[in-house]
Amino acid sequence: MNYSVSEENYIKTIFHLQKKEGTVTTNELAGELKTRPASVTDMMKKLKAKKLLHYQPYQGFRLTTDGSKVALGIIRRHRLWEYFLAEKLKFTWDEVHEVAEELEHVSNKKLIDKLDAYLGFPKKDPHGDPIPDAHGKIENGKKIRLPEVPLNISCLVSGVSNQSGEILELLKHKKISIGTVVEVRKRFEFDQSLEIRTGKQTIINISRELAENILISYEA
Amino acid sequence: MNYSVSEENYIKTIFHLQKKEGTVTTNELAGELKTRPASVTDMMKKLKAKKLLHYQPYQGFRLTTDGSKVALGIIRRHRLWEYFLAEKLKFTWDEVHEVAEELEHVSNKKLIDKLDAYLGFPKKDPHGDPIPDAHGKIENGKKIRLPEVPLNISCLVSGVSNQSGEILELLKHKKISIGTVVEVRKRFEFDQSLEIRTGKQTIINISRELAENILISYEA
DNA sequence: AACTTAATTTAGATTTGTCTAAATTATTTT
DNA sequence: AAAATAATTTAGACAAATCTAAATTAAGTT
Repeated sequence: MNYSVSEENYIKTIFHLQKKEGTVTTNELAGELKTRPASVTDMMKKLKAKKLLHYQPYQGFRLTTDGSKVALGIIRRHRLWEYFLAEKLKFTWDEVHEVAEELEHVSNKKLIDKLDAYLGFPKKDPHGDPIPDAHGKIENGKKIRLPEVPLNISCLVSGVSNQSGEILELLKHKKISIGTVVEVRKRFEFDQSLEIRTGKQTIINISRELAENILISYEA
Repeated sequence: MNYSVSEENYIKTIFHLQKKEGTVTTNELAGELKTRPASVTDMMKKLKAKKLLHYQPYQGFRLTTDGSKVALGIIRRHRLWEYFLAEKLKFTWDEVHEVAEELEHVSNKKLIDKLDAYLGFPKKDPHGDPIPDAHGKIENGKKIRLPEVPLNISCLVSGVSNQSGEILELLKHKKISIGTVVEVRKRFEFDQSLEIRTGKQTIINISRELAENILISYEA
């Protein structure tokens, strides 16, 4: 019932990776966790023995139902702490992820449920990602990416699909964050870059790479 | 500059033990940490190599100045989290210690300093123990133990010198906590037990063992 | 289908923190 | 002061998590 920091990091990362692809590969996971493929294989055997993982050698892996429950618990803790850090301790948007990576491994259930209540049962973390409730339930709220938004329509930034320090720094510089109203003005075929309006006035250019990572909720 | 959970637990425990005795022994530490003497010796070698400890084989050990600084950092984190848990999350007095034992190992300095500010720079934790400031400074406020208090003088409970679940449970049952006004009415020579008044009326008996662990600040 | 390349796994080593059992040193008792 | 006892350290082993290098399997190419 209790997992090491290392096990938790593997479980959490598999959960995020298998969203996109159905199944996760050894190299993918090694890349994401900055470790070696051989280390991944070792851990996969252990997680399989604990029935958190479906895994046959050379066939990739995905979490079992139990594994997903564990992952949702970790994600719940991570996102509640992010909310706390931003809302109460006044950390900025781009600082919370790193600190929450440490706090998420404190797995006292009473602590997390009381924290949740203290924060007023928030639905989303400061990056716009939904926070699972005490039973592991999580909202879906389908989002689309900025390149898919029609031209000249005002819409709302509701998330970022990549938590790296680099992207958060770039977004900060461009003054784009959760809740920013944006409008795509022009698409350049050559490099798929976009000219967009942010806020009321500012017109800026953003690369395809960045646009792909900006999530939009269609309203407004 | 960064220490493992295990190293931190040793450092913290040595700090607490060397308060009473000047120097700490292998067996004492093994008892406190629920580990074996051989494990203690191994760790002492490591901490000595890191210059946190004065240690010559068979001579006991005490923290260096650097070691004490590290210890005060850990104690600061522990007590700030205890304060947070009691004050904001409404944990009871006897629950906070155990949870803080986990949170104290998250050693992000910015996190702790912001938490401190958010809590309003509290001076004492919920057990009445002083909280070191960001520079490791800690208040002294000499306390005496209940058996040393003169008869028929009202005074204030300001701490407990033992954080075990057992003692906290007992104090809770007897309705004694930080801030409780008590007065020693009678001393029984036979077993050194005390008859005391708590609050305005209640007269109860407490054992020598318990009385030894109740700290009094002389005022009131 | 055979060959090449890429991905994955195995084998064996390393580090950290722990353990037991035996050896050593210190302390206490007679 | 010698003997007995207690405390401490050493030696050697083990589990967890990692690594490198070599072996194996899968996938892609001619």
